[in-house]
Amino acid sequence: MTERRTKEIFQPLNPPYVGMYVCGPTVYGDAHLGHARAAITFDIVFRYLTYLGYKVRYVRNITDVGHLTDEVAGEGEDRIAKKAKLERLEPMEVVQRYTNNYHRDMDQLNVWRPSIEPRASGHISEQIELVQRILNEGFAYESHGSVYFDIPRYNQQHRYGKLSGRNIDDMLANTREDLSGQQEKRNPLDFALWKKAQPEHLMHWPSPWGNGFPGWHLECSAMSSKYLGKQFDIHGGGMDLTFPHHECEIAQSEAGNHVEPVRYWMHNNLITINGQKMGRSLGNFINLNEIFTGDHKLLLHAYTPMTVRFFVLQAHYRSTLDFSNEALIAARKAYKRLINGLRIAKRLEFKDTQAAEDTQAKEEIRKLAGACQIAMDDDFNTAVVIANLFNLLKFVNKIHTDALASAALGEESFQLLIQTTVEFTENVLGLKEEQPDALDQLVNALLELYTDAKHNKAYDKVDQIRARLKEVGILVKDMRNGIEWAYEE
RNA sequence: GGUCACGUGGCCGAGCGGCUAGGCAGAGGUCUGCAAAACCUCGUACAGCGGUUCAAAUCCGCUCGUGACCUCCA
Repeated sequence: MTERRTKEIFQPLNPPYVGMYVCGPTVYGDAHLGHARAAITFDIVFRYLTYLGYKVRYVRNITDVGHLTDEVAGEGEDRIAKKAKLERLEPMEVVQRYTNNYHRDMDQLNVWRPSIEPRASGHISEQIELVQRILNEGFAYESHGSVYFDIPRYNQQHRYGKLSGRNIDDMLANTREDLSGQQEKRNPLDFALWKKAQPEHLMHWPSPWGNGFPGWHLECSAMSSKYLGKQFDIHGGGMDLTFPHHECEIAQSEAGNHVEPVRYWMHNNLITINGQKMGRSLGNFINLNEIFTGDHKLLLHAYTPMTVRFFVLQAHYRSTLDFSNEALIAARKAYKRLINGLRIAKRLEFKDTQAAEDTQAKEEIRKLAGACQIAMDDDFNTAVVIANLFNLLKFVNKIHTDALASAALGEESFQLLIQTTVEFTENVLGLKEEQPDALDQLVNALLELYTDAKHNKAYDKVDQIRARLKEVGILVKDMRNGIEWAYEE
């Protein structure tokens, strides 16, 4: 919980319903690794709460207006409009293109789509209403056709800065002198609720204060309260949004709705590249489609979406995660190991043979299965879940290679083993096989030939088939109890 | 300058007072026509210096180092 810097027991306002709002992308460019981390982090929250039986309404917005290139001076260009001019497109064309790309990338990462995905431009009237309410409460003022939030006024009754732990009195005292374009604001900390549209602006709407467009922070307050109520359970986003974006959201809601909007704030940490923050302004960001194709100067290889997902999940969401080829290569191998185990687990059947009961194994499986749940309950600790899954996998593999008889576990423990492995890997962590089923059938057909050749001791043929499959990333496995295949690592 | 994080074995990365994290890489072994996979065994890690405690990677203090936020970014 960001505001109190603590872990807290989750208690929904209206169980079994849960309302969750997460800040989505500003669609003026392709999604990068950072977007992936945020989306995956809250996908895990969405999945796990759903897994626990909650009825989750997950709202994640698309910012398609109002996000300026220079928020502090309030003078910047709208990001979407700038891109539209640059590419000679309609602003909504830009929005649609990058929204589509975002969906494409997130789908590949196996991120569930939210329940509602509202756009800022589709909720102008709600935003105008909210501005009006804040004005009526006296926490905002109109100036030259724009409306600004009055921070000093608000701070007399509330605490602006409580989420990010900032002392606003200090900030007010340390006002910067050198900012231009501040004349409209009474105080540099005041932020825009509604901006007057300059003649060159492409996107604008009529309002009681003239033609203009909403401030960036406004959309989240307006849309979250519309779909989740004035107070809701979880609000998520990247750590970099804590201040000022989420701070402003709190202020807007408290000023306009008289209620603290969010019960639990959750912020995911950022991805670093060689120890440095990744960001557009630093020019070191990597787009997801570049990762998937390997087309980037920092990349030694292409990495699949599931490799990226696994990489993200191996660290706790509140830790920084450093990107490197070494780390991605390690994640790729680990993912393949896990997914090969998953394939086996899904096909494994209980065999009721004569076998001495292995109480130690039973006990360990029981513990590990429980530990998966406990780890998720403890602030979504996916890293620990993965560690437990690898330990469970050892049993799956032992049964598979007949090093352990399934009967020795008893049906109940066996089912617990399989069920935990499959459910947590697929449903909770959202890791899946990346190869389509058709592949399975094709390879099996080839393996029949392989088996025949082997019976005939035609080893040159055998080697040839194996080499051919290896070329396409399929590994043939000759085992004591049969022949099968796995993805090559 | 202000605020706040973090420094874990060759690498990534959990843990946050006592109980094996896990993965990758590496070494040895079992199995095997070969090769791989799988399984078993192996690393005496917690920036440094003090302190608290029966017990500290885990709490406190100092030092050093890295990073983030304070301006748009997930």
